[in-house]
Amino acid sequence: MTRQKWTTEEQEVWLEERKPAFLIANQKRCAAKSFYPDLVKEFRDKWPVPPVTQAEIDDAGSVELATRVKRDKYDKRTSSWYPNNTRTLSAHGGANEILKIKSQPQPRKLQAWQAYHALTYESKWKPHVNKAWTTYKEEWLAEHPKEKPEKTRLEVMVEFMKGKFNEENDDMKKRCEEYRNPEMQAVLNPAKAKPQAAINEAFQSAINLLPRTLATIGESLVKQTGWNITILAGGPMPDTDGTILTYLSHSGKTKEGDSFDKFLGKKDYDDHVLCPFEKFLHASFSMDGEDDKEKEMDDEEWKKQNSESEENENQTENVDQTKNGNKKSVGGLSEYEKSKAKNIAQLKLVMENLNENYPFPEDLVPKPALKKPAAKKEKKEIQQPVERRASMRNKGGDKDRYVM
DNA sequence: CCCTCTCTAAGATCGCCGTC
DNA sequence: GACGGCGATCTTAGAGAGGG
Repeated sequence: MTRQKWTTEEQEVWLEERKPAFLIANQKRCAAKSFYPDLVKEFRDKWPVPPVTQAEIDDAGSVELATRVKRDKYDKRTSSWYPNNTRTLSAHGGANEILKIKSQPQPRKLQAWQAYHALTYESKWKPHVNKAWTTYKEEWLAEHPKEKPEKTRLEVMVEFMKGKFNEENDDMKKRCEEYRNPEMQAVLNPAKAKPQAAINEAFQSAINLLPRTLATIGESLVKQTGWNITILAGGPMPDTDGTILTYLSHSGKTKEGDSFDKFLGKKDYDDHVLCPFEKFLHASFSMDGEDDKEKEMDDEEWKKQNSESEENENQTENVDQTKNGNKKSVGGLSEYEKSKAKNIAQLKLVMENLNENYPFPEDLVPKPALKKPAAKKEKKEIQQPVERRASMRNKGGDKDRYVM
């Protein structure tokens, strides 16, 4: 799974035995003086540097120089084995690693012959492939009456298509190369483009997974940052004729034990958080000239639907919002504001208002993003505050999660 | 000298289609 | 929805290079 090690097993054991000595020397910051010199010499005596090649001699200019260069290279490799094998932080756990959500795997780029297949199979080669397959089977049976054919239809087809692809002219090959680019596939081959229904189906099944996904994300972010997290999400449901639905997920509480919605109180919460967001959604998704489709979905209905979907998934013990009884559905507003610009302006106003009424605690007001290294200076600046912050972190792992 | 970033090879996976 | 063979493509994480 990883790149090949340069060491043999025996060498590794040998190096490993000397690790404690290295760690001690390294701690005293004298590995370069008191550890490496003897180490590389001993290693070299045990496993001599291979003789230089002609190419290396040519490169270096003389046999002596080449030998020396090669020896240094091997010595460096030996000594750097220690730093490379005693790190506590791997290259992937570095301080500047950002939080990320695992992205969906990229659909695989087609191979050239596969692109050719996509472009020509249905329209041109299918009957030929069938014929080739039949012929192959008949011939096989004539020679081996009782055995199963060695190749499957798939193999015969792939062989056939590869052959035809190789015989194609440059123009066709160029088209195939273009087709390999995923964005071009719908354009160059409308027959293969996904119908809207399939896209909607994919959307809907993703949306069905949203409540749990948001809860998991919120919980994970709380754990990783010590912050309180609120996620708003919403949009049309393909399943129910485009009804616009809103999901809210709150993680984290005030010192008094209030979650975000309790803290604001129902009225403020609705007026300042829910409604503006819903207006925003309507401005984003409602279509001009079309009647509103959104409906209120009541608590019971939502609970029912959601518990069904939850049963289908593998429950994990830590995400069971139903138990908390905090589920609510929030249907769309009944009056749809047609002017998008107006709504957005309103939303902005309300959000400013929100900020005024409920300002960030001073300590938590975000600092301007630290620019890239003016290295030394920056280090001094951030180190202490980060330590001090630790005491302010909300340590509880028992945060309730709400998905409404 | 310490830390971070890039490169790399191994291993996993996908995509091709018709049949059971 | 598993299967069949093939091999390019994607993912992973450690080795090694390189910056400060």
